[in-house]
Amino acid sequence: MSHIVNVAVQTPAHSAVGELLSYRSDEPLLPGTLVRVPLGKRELLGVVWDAPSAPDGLPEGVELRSIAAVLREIPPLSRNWRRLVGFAAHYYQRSVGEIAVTALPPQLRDMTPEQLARRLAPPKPAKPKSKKAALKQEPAIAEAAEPAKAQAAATPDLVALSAEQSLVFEQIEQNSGPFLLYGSTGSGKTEVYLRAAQAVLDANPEAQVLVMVPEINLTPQLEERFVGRFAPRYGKESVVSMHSGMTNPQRLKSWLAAHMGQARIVLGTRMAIFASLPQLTLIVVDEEHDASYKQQEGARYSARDLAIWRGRDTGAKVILGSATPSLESWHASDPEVGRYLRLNMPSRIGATGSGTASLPKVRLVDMTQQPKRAVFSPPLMDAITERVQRGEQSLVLLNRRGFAPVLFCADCNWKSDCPHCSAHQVFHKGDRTLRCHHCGFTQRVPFACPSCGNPDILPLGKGTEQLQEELERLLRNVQRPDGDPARVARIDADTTKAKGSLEEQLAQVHAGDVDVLVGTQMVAKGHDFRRITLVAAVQPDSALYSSDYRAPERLFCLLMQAAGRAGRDAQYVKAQGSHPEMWIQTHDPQNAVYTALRKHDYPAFARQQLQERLDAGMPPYAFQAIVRADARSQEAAQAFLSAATQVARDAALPHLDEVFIYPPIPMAVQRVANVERAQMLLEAGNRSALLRFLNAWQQYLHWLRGLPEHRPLVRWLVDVDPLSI
DNA sequence: AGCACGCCGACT
DNA sequence: GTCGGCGTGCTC
Repeated sequence: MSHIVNVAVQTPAHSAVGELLSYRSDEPLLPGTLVRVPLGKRELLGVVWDAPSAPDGLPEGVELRSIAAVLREIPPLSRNWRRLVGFAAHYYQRSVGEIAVTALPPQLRDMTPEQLARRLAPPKPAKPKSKKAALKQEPAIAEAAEPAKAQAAATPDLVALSAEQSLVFEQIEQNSGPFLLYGSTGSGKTEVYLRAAQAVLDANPEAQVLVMVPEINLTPQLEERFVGRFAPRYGKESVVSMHSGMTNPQRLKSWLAAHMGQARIVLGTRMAIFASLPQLTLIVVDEEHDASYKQQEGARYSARDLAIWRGRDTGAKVILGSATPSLESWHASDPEVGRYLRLNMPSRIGATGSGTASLPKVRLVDMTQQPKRAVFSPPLMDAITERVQRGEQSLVLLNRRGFAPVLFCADCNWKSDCPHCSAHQVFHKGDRTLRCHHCGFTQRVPFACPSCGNPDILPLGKGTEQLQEELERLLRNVQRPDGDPARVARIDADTTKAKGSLEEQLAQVHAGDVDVLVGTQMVAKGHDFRRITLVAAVQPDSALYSSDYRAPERLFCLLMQAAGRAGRDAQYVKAQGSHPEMWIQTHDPQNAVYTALRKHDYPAFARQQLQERLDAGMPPYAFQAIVRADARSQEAAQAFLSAATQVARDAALPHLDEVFIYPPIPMAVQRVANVERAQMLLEAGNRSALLRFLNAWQQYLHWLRGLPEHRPLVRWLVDVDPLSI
């Protein structure tokens, strides 16, 4: 007896091969079962999918092939997981198979059932599992969950909650959410996450919790807190991590632990949103405003938005947390809108007196009134010097790596342009290289101008490397209280390439070996610097000149977060008798970003920005998508987009009248690695209209791409809810 | 996207 | 005579 099963496999992008492929199987297979299937000359990992409601017309004459192998050791992926994958595929305009397979641990992709069985075999001389036992999949979950259940009741020491935290915790207990936890830096959001997690884990011995953070760098410290809290109670195996920095065997292990139910808490970056969590009960998205939650290649999903969807679909509570929420979430949690429940935690823990007592004082330096060409204005330099002399630390922020963004010849106007991109090559003095930050192309720094031979080529503009050098020069006669000379360190992507080097350098800062730390936004995020009492943004204005309408929002978040680095240790700050300060050097002190920042007034800033968005008909009051085309020439890229617009009109696609299609334009960085890029913005007042339009459009885009006149096209892609346009 | 097949130039 | 360049075509 032969059965036909539909399997989701990573089908070739831009090809005529359908979404789900049909295979022959000797036995019926439950949806969610992992299988290996032949496709052409290859054998691929696939997931048995639910039969489509309308049978997908098989191309004539295609003979069904048989499933190659069934990965029986792994219980089928749940219906909820498949629904999540299906939704993400539908929403972000990708194939089900692509999302499904990329959501699984990479190692699973080329494992035979035999290898998997060996991998899953218990470490000790094992009771060999019979095939029959493996077939009964449900008990496998219960069995696996048992060790956790058996853990007895070692009560961990609980930190007393502040009044604010208790109130918020109770709200989370009593409402279904989703919640937007708006709490300033240092207000103790993590403790609320821990309590909320504990409540669901205690209430249900099988419950699972997913906690997401924006960056890999932030997982270790979070892991430490969660392990510290939950390992004594539920065992060391109960907390696992999922992020791209892990090795393939580690990822497989965590994934299996989550899928089998042994892992009660999964900590991870955006990819963790697709973890298989059969008993998912709570999802936490920390720093929910962070752009890292949006995947920027392949399927361009937003893990934060998917968290909301998954929570609702699974019946799990969702907590989004931030000190500077995204305008989308802020709007959704407006009591008038009421889609999320907003919870407020304005006070810093350990703050004495009023709530803002330990928030840093924000000082704006009007650079139009300062000596020209000075990176460090005299008052800022004085302030940093004083801190060094008092034994306090300062943090200097600049979002630009390298020594200088470009080299320049004053004689012939030569600039260090990247030969492959429409961008400059950045001068890295440390290793004497010119490097393109877009394509990675690296050259030795020339000794003279390559164009006219002038030996005097000049660095233009400042990067972190140069800032470090200048600070070392400016502070060379300044002494710390112990009589040692001031020490300046730098942390950015260049100094932290080696594994573990970030931790090492952070430890040096914590140990007090560093007086002034120069860094990119990497250090502004999340890390606790308890002894830093001054944070300075030296050239933040550049972010405001960006054509991106979200630039002010991002700058505000970054500066607010950076300000949060200062004076986190209230006791320390008090003992020093100095007030923490945030310094901002700007040519536009009246800018709304800075005036709101000075008052630490996120709500005012959000109100003003949302009004602008409303007036301009921008998100969250409108919905956007971008179609991008890459080709050898800009003309070819734009031609594809124009043809796409034309075909949408000719075919009179559904909801065409509700979708505004802008003309194609070159991208801000037009050429990267010798590929010309163009894009086209789509806007609609109604999300589902936009979605349906895109879904109908997709097949035409595939068809267009196959036409001979679009041969020069390298690729096309759709970005739904793009972060930058 | 892979992975084949297939048809032309420089090498042991 | 082969090795290997990447153009073209197919994959339930």
